Amino acid sequence: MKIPLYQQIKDKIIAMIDIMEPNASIPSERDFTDHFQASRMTVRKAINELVDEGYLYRDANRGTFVSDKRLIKKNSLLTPEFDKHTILYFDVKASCGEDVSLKLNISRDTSVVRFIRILSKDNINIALEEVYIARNQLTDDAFNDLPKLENFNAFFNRGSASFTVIPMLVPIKYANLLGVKLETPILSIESIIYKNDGSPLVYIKSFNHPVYRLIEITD
Amino acid sequence: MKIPLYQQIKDKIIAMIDIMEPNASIPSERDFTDHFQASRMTVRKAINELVDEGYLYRDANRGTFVSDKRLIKKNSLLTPEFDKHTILYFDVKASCGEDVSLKLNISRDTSVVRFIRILSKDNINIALEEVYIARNQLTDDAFNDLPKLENFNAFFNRGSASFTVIPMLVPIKYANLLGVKLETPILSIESIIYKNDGSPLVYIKSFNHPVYRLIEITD
DNA sequence: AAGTGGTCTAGACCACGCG
DNA sequence: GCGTGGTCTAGACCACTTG
Repeated sequence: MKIPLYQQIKDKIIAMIDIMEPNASIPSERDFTDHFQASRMTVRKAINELVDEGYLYRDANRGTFVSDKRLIKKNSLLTPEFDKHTILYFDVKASCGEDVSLKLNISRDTSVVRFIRILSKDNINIALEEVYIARNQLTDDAFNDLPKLENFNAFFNRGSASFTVIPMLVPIKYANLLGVKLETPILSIESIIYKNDGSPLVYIKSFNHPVYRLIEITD
Repeated sequence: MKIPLYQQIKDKIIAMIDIMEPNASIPSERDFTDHFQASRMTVRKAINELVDEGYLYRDANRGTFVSDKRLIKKNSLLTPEFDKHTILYFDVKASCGEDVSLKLNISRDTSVVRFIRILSKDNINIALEEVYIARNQLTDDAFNDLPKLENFNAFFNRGSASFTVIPMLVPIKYANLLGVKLETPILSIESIIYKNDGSPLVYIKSFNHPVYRLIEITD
């Protein structure tokens, strides 16, 4: 398991700037070239990735600086913050509903794995997720590991995800689970994880606590 | 106005893949090296950016392929789609409310430019925006140009933006403007545009039509 | 064996900001 | 005039997939 040089440099720079003040300047690329005994292009690759991720920012002709921590990029749609998930249902259906058939681009008589789970944090239920995956997209091993899988972004490693945010009143059947009154406005999020070839792989419909499940994106 | 070689190559590749089928393979980096008379690192830079933007995907050791058009990355929070904006109010207040003071990290007695505008598309009002900027952050030229400015991402060119999505019932005062009934659940979006040094520059609070203003993100 | 993307080097020239 | 980041070159070796 060889770790590329630029990745090692990234890790060292992250550790270095972690104890620096925002807007402090970091050494120049040429200084790093000496310090890390690497070529300038390799140092640049490390720094460029940190700039893309929001850890650093550049001012052309002036230097490279430490970002305010608030500006580090995040996407809470992609990586919801929870510390426990509880599965309410897990089943394999011989057919699927029309919405699932459309979202996963499969026929109604395709076998589909479905489960419903609660995401919680600090013992507060923050979201309820309905997850659908066509059975034939899963190896037997993946199928067996599914209930243990916390984050479906594993599927997203070699693909993309799209999200649509929809305002609605809390569904009656989920009001109690989310601990909110009837008629409370909440966010529903429809997520589809696609493979690189464009075929949909996972369809997730979530219902989110209006206060404790904060949707925040920094870009 | 010199256009970098890698940017010219990007443009040519975009034009090339526009008429190709999804998942078709594009020429190898070494072929492009000959074709564009550029070094492999320059070709790679062009291709890497297109991969980051979702136009292409790579399979290590196999090749580079055209993405399904659905997978091209977008963020409708960053670039809302509208074709007209109408300003309802535009004023400069000698002081600001507590929420604005907190979001822009300024004292209550700082002079603030405020305006309220309607975004519409196809003659449908899709969102209402309240925009706040500290007066001292604007040059006189920028101040005068403000009403003409459609997209505040101009400010974001050298900075970052953060978004928080909040579910709520449509505010009574905006229900008519958005053309929705009272008690309709909608999305409110709080946006803050930061400068690179971490200081907040623009605060936008928007109220969005639940059907016509779709919040979609592909990542 | 041939071809691909992934990494890496050791240089180079440029435009621009700053003192 | 010096230092910075931005661009660019012409090579190199590697691990891996595929015919």
